[in-house]
Amino acid sequence: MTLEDVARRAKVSTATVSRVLNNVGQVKHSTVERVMQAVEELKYYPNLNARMLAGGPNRTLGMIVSNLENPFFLDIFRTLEADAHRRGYDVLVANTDYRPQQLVSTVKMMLGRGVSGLAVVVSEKKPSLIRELSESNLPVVFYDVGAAKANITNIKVDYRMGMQRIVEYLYGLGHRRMAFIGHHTTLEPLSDRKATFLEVAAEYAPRLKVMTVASADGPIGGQNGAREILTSGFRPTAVVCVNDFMALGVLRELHERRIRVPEEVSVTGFDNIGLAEFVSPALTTAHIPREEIGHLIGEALIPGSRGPVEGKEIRIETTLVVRESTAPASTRASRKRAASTRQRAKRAS
Amino acid sequence: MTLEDVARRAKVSTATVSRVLNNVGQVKHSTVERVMQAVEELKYYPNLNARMLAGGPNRTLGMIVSNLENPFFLDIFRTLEADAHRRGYDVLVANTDYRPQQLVSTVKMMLGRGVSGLAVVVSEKKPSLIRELSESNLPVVFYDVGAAKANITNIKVDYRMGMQRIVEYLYGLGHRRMAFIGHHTTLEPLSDRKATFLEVAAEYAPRLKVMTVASADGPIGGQNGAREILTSGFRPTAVVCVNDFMALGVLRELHERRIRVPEEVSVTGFDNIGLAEFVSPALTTAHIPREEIGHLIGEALIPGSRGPVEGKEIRIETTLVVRESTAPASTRASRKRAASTRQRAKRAS
DNA sequence: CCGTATAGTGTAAGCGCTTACACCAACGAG
DNA sequence: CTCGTTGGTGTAAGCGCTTACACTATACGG
Repeated sequence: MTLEDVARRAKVSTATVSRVLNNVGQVKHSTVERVMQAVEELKYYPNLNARMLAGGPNRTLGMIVSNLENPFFLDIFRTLEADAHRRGYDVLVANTDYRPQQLVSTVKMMLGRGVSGLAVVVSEKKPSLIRELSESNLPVVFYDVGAAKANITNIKVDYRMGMQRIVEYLYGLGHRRMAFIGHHTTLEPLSDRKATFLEVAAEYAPRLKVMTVASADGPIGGQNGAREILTSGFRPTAVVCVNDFMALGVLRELHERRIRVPEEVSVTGFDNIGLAEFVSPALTTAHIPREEIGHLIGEALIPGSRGPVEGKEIRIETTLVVRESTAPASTRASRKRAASTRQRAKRAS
Repeated sequence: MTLEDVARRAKVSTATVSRVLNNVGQVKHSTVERVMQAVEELKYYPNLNARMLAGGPNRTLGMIVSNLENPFFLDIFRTLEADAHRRGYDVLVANTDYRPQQLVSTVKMMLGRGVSGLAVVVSEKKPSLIRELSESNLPVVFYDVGAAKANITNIKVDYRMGMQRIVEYLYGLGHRRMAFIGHHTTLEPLSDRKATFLEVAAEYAPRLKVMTVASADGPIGGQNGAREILTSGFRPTAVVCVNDFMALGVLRELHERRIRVPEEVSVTGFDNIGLAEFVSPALTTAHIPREEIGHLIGEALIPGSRGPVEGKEIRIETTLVVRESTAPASTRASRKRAASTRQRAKRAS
C-alpha cells in the first residue's frame, strides 16, 4: 500500500493525497473525503522512512538513558512520552547500560533515524560526543553532563544540596558512622556523587567516620554493597545510597540479617522513586522531580512549546523526604527514643 | 554527510562505499581501507531512513507492551534487546497503556517504520489487528493473544496451572477466604485471569469463599484494591494478586494497617519479578520465565536463529515460588504453627 | 468582457541509499 | 592470440514520500 495506490483509488495525484494526510495546503472538502475513504479502504499507513527521507514532518524524539530498569529513568521517559504523544510525537528510547561506547553508537543510531530532538539522560560521559552534538543544530537536552549552547538545554540536579541535607539530617539524628553505596564510580557524574558525599561528610570530620563501597546499579548491587560493608568490620549506623533503586537491596540485606531498620541502622536513598514508599520500611530519600524533568525535556525538544526555549541551563532542586527508614542513631540510650519517635511519626501520617 | 561525500573523498562511487559499509560484494582491500578512512574523517553515519527505504539490510525489531513500568514487560524487553544487539539489531519499544486504540496506532507506527519483526506482548486484544498482522508476512510474535500461523509465533503462559497451584497451596495452608485483586478486567486476557481464579476457586466451593476487586496495574492500584477489600467487611486470610507489581501495593497497605503478613494475611503475586524477593516480606508468587520468553521472541524474529522457527505455538509453564508472604491461615489454633513454619523455612534457605 | 487573484490540483525533482546491470582489466585455458 | 571468467568498480534506476512550481478553472472588480 503506497501513496500511489491511494491516489489512484481516490482519482487524484499523490501530491493531493500527501496534502490531505499532512493537512497542508488547500484541498477541496469533497476531495479530502474521497482520499480519506480510500485510505480507510486500503488500510493505508504511511511509510515513515520515506516520509522522513523526503523531509516531511518529523515527529519523533530520541531519548537515551543509562538504565531503563532504574525507575528514575523510566519515569522521565514515561513523562516525556506522554507529553510527546499529546503533541503527536513518538519517542524512541535506548539504553546504554552505563557504557560510553554504547552511548556513541546509540547517538549515531538516533541521528541516523533522523530524530528531531534528542534527550541524553545518562550518567556516563563522552566529551567528543557532547562536542559533536553541540556543533550540530539538533535540539538536544543533556541531563547531568555537558553545557548549555544555542541548541543545547542543560538540566542539572543539585545533587550536592540534596546530599548535604541527607548527611546533615542523619548527623543531627546522632549518626557518626555512615557508609555510602554507589555504583560505576569510574564514570564521572557518578564519582562526583561519591565525592560529594565525601566532601559533605568531611565537614563533620573528625567526629563522623565514613566508608564507601561500589557495586552495580539496582537492588542486587545494593545488596552486595551492604554485604561488603557489613563484613568489613565497619559498623555504620546509617547507610547512604546513591539512589533508591540500590537502597532497595540494602533494605533487603539488612532484613535478612535481622538488622532492624531504622532501629539499628538507618538507610537513605536518592530520587524518591515510586517504590520508595511501597517498601517496608518506606524509604527516606531526596526527591528529584522526575516529572518536571520529563516536561522540561518535552518543552525544550518539541517546537511550539511555550516552555524554556533552547540554550538554557536549568537547575533542579531536591527535597528531603523523611519516611520510615531513618531514625536516631542506635545507642543504648537512644534505642527507646528511636522507637517512640517512629511511632509518633506514623501516627501523624 | 552523505554517502556521496564519503565517495568523493575516497575517490570511489557511492556504490562502492555502500558495498564496503554493508560488507557485500567484492571490494579491493586497499579500497576498503580508503573508504573506511573517509568514513572516519567525515564522521559519517548512515541515514537509516534512506537505507530502509532503499531496501537495505533491515535490522530493527519492534516490541509493543502494555505497561513498560511493570517489570514483567520490562524484563522481556531487556532480554530481547540484549539478544538483538548481539546480532546487530535494534529494538523499538512502545507502550499501549492497555488501550486497544493505542495498540492500533502503535502497530501502524511500527509497520510504518518498517520493522523486520514485531513482538506484541500486550494484555489487550484487537481482533481485526491480529487478523491483519496474520495476513501480512511480517514475522510476528504474539504473547497471550492470537493464534499461530505461517508468520506468527505464539507464546502462551499456562496461567491456569499457575493459578491452580497458588490456590491449591493456599487452600492446603488452611485458607478459606481469599480475595483476588486484578486490573483492567474488561480486557479479555485479563478477565480470563480473573475467571481462571474463580473457576479454580470454585473447585473448592463451598468451603472456600472468594471475593474479587479490580484496580489499576501497579503498586497504587494494588493498594487501592487492598483498601477496597479491607473496607468491604470481607475478611480474607489470603490475598491473591494478578501480578507481583500490584502485590507490592497490597503488602504496603497491609503494613500501614498493621496487619502482619503472613501471620494474619497471606499474599501472593504472579510473575516473580526481581523485586519480589527484595520486598519484605519477600513475595510468594508464580514464576514466569521472562528471560526465556525474551529469548524465544528473539529467535522467532531474527532470521538465522537456530531457534523455534515461525508458525509455532509455545506454551510456557510457571512454577510456584514460596517465600515469606504466605503461611498457614491465621486461626487461633494455627497462629503459633504459622510462626514456627516460617522460621523453619527461613532456616532452610 | 478582460485581467488578475485565488482555490484546487497535477507534474516532477529530489531526499540518501541499495543494487541490478554494465563495464573494464587481468588472467588462464585453449 | 583469442575467448571466457572473474575481480573490482561505476552508472543509474528506483524505494515512497514531500513540495516547489506549473497549471487550470472559477470568481470578481473594473
